[in-house]
Amino acid sequence: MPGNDPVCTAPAGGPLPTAARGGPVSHALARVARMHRIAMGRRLRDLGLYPGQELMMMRLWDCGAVRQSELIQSLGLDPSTVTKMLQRMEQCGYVQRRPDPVDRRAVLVETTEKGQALRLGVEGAWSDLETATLAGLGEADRAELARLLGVLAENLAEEAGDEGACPPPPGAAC
Amino acid sequence: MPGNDPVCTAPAGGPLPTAARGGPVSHALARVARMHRIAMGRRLRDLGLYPGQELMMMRLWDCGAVRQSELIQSLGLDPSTVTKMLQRMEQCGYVQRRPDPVDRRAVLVETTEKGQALRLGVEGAWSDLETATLAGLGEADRAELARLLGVLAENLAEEAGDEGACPPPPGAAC
DNA sequence: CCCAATTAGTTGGCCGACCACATATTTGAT
DNA sequence: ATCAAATATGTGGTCGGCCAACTAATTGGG
Repeated sequence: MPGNDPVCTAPAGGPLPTAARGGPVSHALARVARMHRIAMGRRLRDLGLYPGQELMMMRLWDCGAVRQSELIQSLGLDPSTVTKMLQRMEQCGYVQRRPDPVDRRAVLVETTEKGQALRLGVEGAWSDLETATLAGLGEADRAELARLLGVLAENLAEEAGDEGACPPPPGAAC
Repeated sequence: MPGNDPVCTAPAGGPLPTAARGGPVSHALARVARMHRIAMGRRLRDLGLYPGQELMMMRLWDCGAVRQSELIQSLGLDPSTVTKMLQRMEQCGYVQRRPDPVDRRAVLVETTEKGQALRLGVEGAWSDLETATLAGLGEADRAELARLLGVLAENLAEEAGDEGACPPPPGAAC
């Protein structure tokens, strides 16, 4: 019966708990993603944003005034997450919300000037992190990595009710 | 005033906000990681765990009684995160905490029987998700992906105070 | 021997993110 | 026209995760 050797099963103090035996790639993926998020968080903090908010801003920069439901769908987030995030961002003066005149349920969201002012900083941070992340990889490796991540995304999308990307909505307002 | 083209700036309904132009790989990485975490979350919920707790349990399964500071370092988490997570897990009966007799500051943590009972389920979920994630990839592709993720991990590690993996502590209790 | 510096853990606060549930509005089928 | 279903949003609660500030115990000089 496997399970507990008195001598540690892991090779030698490596970062591989039992987990790694059943899913080394999953483990590495989670680790890398976490470090990536932290690194992005550092850059964003200097700009006055919290991780996650930069994606929201990018969507708003691209689309102008958008319905909240549009944001929910395009970011693939929970409605309540978006509501609360926007409430905070509004209080910080980055976005502005007003009722949609043609659908009294909906709320239209757009950036303020203060929000627009973040754009260069965020795009810089984003590409800066990309550079740092991919250091030492040639074009071929980068393309391969992108391809492989694409495969994982497809696999995981069909696994759980996806959203957040694939469906190119025909008459999208954006 | 820039910001709102009537025609969307993005190619064609694709999931690429402005972000993707400055960091396509970063974007894909974040997306994949998020879906992966959600997929893992689903599996864990059926077992009675929340995402993140499974890593804690794996460490405890591997190491027996451990100091809390050991967990903090090996998981690369904030001390307060670990404290609160362990408090909840203790209340759920998965782990047990007691003061370290040789260092009255420290706390020793170990799994309970109820915690041990989760092991098979967690390992199954973990490898099940690994399989689903890597569907359609051959051995070569998987190895390549692991290699590339390893490079990213190194890049991101030196970028921000790392922890969580690399240093093989000589006299590790584990 | 004693007091400063380090280390271990805790608490409170905040944010992203989820779920379950509640509310208003719009749409659709009868 | 009416009333049920679908849609759009908000509330409350819980968790993982971070930071900042705090307490308690151990270690190291002087």
